This record gives sequence, C-alpha cells and structure tokens, in this order.
Amino acid sequence: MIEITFPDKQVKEFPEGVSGIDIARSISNQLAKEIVATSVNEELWDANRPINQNARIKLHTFDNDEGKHAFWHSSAHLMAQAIEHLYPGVKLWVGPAIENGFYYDIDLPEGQVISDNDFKKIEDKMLELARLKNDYVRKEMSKDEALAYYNNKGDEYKVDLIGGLEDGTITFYSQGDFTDLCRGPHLPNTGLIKAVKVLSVAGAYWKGDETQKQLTRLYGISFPKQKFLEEYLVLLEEAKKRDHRKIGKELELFTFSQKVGMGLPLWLPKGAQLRERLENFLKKVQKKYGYEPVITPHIGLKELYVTSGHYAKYGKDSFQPINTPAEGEEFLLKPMNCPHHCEIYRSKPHSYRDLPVRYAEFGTVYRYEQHGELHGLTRVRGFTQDDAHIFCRPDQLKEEFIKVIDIVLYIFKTLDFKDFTTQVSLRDKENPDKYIGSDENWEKAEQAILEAVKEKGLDYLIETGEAAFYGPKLDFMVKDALGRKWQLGTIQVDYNLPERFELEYMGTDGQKHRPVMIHRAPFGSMERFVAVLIEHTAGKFPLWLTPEQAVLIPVSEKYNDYAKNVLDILNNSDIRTLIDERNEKVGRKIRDNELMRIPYLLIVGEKEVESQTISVRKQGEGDVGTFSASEFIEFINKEVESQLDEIK
RNA sequence: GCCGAUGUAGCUCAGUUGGUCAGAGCAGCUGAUUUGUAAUCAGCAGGUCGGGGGUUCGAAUCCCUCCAUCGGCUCCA
Repeated sequence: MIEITFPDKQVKEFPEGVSGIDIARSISNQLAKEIVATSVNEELWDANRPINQNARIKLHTFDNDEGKHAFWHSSAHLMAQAIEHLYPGVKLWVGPAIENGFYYDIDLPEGQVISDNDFKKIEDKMLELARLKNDYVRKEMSKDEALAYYNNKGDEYKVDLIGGLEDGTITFYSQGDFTDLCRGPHLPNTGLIKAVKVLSVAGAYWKGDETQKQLTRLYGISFPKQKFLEEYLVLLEEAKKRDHRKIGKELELFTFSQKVGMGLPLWLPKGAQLRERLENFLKKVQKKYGYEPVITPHIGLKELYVTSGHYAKYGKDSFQPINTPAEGEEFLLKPMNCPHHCEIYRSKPHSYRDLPVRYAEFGTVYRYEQHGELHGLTRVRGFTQDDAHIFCRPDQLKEEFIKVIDIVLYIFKTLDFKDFTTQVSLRDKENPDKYIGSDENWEKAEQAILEAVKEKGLDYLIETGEAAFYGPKLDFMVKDALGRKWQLGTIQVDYNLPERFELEYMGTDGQKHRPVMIHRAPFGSMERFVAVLIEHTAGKFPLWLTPEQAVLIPVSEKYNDYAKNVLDILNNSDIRTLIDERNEKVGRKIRDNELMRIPYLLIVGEKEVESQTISVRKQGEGDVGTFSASEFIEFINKEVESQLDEIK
C-alpha cells in the first residue's frame, strides 16, 4: 500500500500502482468519468498512469486550467490523427494547447492546402475517431529508438525535435493508429472529447523563423460537452461585436481611406473630440508631475537618426528618406521623438540643480509596418505617442521611474483597466548585435527597472530579448476583446542615447556628467489606446470622455423650442448635449440614440414644458426620473467627478 | 513580407449550375403623420458588382493579375 495525500492534506492508503482514475472512482463515479489528468507531486501525469510511491496528488477535470490544458493538448493529437487520415503523407511539427484551445503545425504534402471549407470534414473525422474511445497510451522510448521511428517514417521535423531532447526523458503517446512524440499528459481516452471546432488556418514559420519553411497551422478548440462549445461560439460572436473597427465605424470615431494610404487613420470629429479629451486629461496629470510641453517637427535630418542608431537599426526597412530638391539633403519621417527631445535638451547647458527635466509631447510618428501587420487602430503606420523624455541624474533614476509607474497606474485605474499585465523586457545576452551601448550601461538600466517594479510591488513577467535596441523597458499589456495582448503603456531606461547625443549636466563637483534618460508613454499610442478602450467599453465610454453626454428628445416638433432652451442651458454649463429634432416617434429616437451609446436621453413633452423639467433616461437603466435642468447639471457633474479621482 | 480567406449602393447582406441578376432592408432625399421611453407610412434617388486583363455569343458568377480588408505567422524603435 502507498499513501496518497490530497490537496486538503487528507491522507488515504491505496494499493501500489493506483491511478488518478482509480482514486477519482473512490470518491465518485462521476469524478472518474470527468477526470482528465492528475498532478503527482506537482508534476502533471496522465490520469491512468500508475502511481507506485507515496505521493501528493491533485485531480484535474476540464474545470481547471491544468485539466483544460491536458484536454486541449489531447485534442490536438486527435486533430493530428484526423489529418493523417484525411491527408496521407502529412508531416507533423508540434501541437500545443493554448489559452483558448490548441493548434497543430503541419506540413502538407506538395500541392495540398487546407482552407475553411475543409474544416467540417476534419471536425467530422475527429468526432468519428473520438467515438472509438481509444486510450491514450504512454510509452517511454530511448533516443535511438525514437530517432529510428521517425527516420523510418521520413519525418524530418520530429527528428529535429528529438535531437534537442535528452535521452531517458522521451515519451510517445498513441491513440488508436496514431502515435506522436509527446511529454503529455493526456486524457484517459478520446471518448471524453465530445465537441470540436476547427477555428482557423494560418501559415506559421517553422520554429518561428521567417527564413524557414512555412507550415500550415490549424487552430481548434474542443469541449467535453456540446453545450460548452455552443456557449463558447456565442461568446466569440459577442466579442466580435466589440471590435473597435466595427464600433469605430458605427459611432463615427475614425475611418481609413485607401486613397490616403493603408494604416493611416483619419480621426472623425467625434473621435478627435474623444482623443483630445484623453490628451487633456493626461496633460493635466503631467503638469502636476512637472512635465514641460515641447513641440517638434514631423521630419528630421537622416543624420539625426544615424546618431541615435535608429537609422542603422530600422532605416533600410522603413519609409525612405525625403530629399530636398536643391541641396539634396535627406530627411526621415520621424519614427521616434527621442532624438528631437535630446536636441532640445542640448539647446542649453544644464546644472545638476535643474534635473530632472521632463519634456512631453503628443508626437506623431510614422513607421513602415509590414503590410500584413496592420490592424485597425492598434497597428498603424502613422500614430501619436503620448511621449515624454525625462533627463535625470543617476541618483534620481529610481524615484523618477516610480513616478512614471504611478502615472500609468493612475490612468489605468481611472479608465477601469483592471486586467493588465506588466512585463519587464530585458536584452537577450546571446544576441548582442541587436543592441547598442555597453554591457555596463545595460546592466545598470536593467537593475534600475527591476528595483523599481519590486519596490512598487508589481506582479511582473520577465521577457528576455524584448528590450528596445537602446534600453530595457517596463511594458503594460492589455487584452482586446478577442484576447489578443497589446502593449499600451511603456517606460524605458536609457543610458545609451545620452551618450550618443553627448548630453551633459554640470555636477556639484564642477565636472560634466552624463544624465540618464527615461522614455515613457502611459497610453503608448493614442490610436492603440483608444482602440483597446473601445473594445473594453463596447463603445460605452465613461461620461467624462464620451463625445455626447446627453441627447434631448422632444416628444413632437411642438416641443422643439422648449428643448432648445434646455439645450442652451446645458451647453452653457458644459454638458455636451445634442437635440434630436427629427420628425420621428419617441421610441424611434430613443432606439437610435441608445445605439449611438448616448449615456443620457432627455425626453421633453407637454408635462415637462408645464413643470419646466426633463425626463431622464439612463443608458442601460431606463427612466430614472424627472429633473430640472440645474438638477441634471449637478447630477452629471457629480458623476463626472466620481469618475475622475484627483491625482495625489 | 508569408499562408489562408474575403471584397455586390453610405451600412448589413441576397444573388441557385455563366443567360432580364444588378436586388432587399436600413441610412439619405421628398411628402404625409405631430408622435410619451428601443424601428410611423408612402414615394424618389443610390452601384462600371474592389481595379485591370482574359475565356465566352454572353461574366457579379470561370481564369490570371494587382489593390485593399479579415484570421494567423514574422516584425513591432
């Protein structure tokens, strides 16, 4: 007998060789049916793998992340099996579980492609195979055996995979006539997979390397119940309705024109208003934090970017230089504001007493993003950064960095961005060519960021190799409606540009010293930020930000004059109000304005004229009662105030 | 840039195997209606079916090519 310890510390005895399923069955038959994997001493095991020693165990069903992971990973194998049946000669690379579902990268035989039309038959084949209830069978193999197996099969991808594995740790899993190299764990059998959906097909470079062959990647998802799949698909549809491209069009916030050029957003009046309000909001915060506004042109001499290093790094793959007709000088469209700001710093001598100086600018930059990368407002070729550069003494660095974190957190809090992650992006020491500057400077910069995030108690993730070429950074990531992660706020420490631009300040010792630079953009780019904001709010912006706060709805044209009176009163008090004078019924006007996400609809008819009031209808709530104009103004102002907490 | 898909009026979409197939609803305009909490009625006008080329007696429909968009990959200062 062996001792099994449950998560609640309870210990029970089981015969040697007991499996997760056996243990589950001892609890309930239902659990035995639902168990998909087991943690044995914190290591993920198959639910049917025998346990031969005392162990701490945890049983996983589809309800938790580990269970979902095993379920989807097993489903990837099932999809691969279906594909082998349908596309003989296909070669397999890898098929992991991902956050929502799984994918498998495959190399189809010459001349064959998979497109959307083929999804149904793959799904049908998967379900057909699932119904066979084949066990997922684990088998350990030596490296030689494994290599022999795939060499024999002529599968160079798996041979390559095995090459990177250690002998003695190689396992294979089979279900029915399908065998795959895999670490596991897997479901007890394929019968647990009741519902599958192939979601999309895409090209994916082998090993994520652009220079390698492009494989076919199939994305899918699966569930233990048909109902779960249906619910998931409904959720997906709902998420698509929040797409900022769709809402941006509906609410007339922005547009694109092929004639202007791809990736170059055109802000429509309502969108421009909203953006301006966001900018003013940040300007106010920055004023409190001691930032000074600066303004710089949209182009700069190529030499400027040669100095900064941007030209060497991005020049050839970017918008090409603009030439002056007479002198033949070369100018670049500004891809970054920092070189300009460095030159502003250099425009006069600085004393240690003046530092830090903080130059802020809503600077519009242009970058040649690859054609296939463009995406609504989140990835564009012309965008405006809420940029600022802080030049400080080394001893001020941490404090300054933390103050910027405070600004970002304040903004996220005000706009109700709760689900963000923070990421510390460091250099990849294996690839020094990707970066400029000395090791020593990089070390100092990276340490400064790590100290600051620790001091702020941020829950951060370290991403090696994600640093900018001139310095490490702290990024704030937020997901869009479909779960794609976007970098919004960013704070970067830079010892290198001050060196390249020979920036100096006079120290207490009468000697010249080099300042440190912090690049920061709390929103990141106005375009991307507004895009994510749209998806988070589904277009129902907070009252302080929304283009129109209220629309007056006269019950009939007879009351238009009264409505205009109220309109004047409200607009004079800076309540952004419109009047819907159309010759339509009340129900119609309400519907149309609700669809435009107007927070408050103010109905006026005979009753209101008599009592000199307005009937207020709140978005999503309906009728909230009768107000006088002044009461309503007070009510609105209170709500706005509550949304805009003062900064400390 | 690469893989796959899509592209019909301002918007959302119909258009069966190529043969009155250039349509509908909404938006727009005109008129009637004077409206009480999510769509009043009628009429009118709107498109070289993404661009170009080809096959055919005949192309929105088939082929080629270019462009843009969508989902990924790569990239993201």
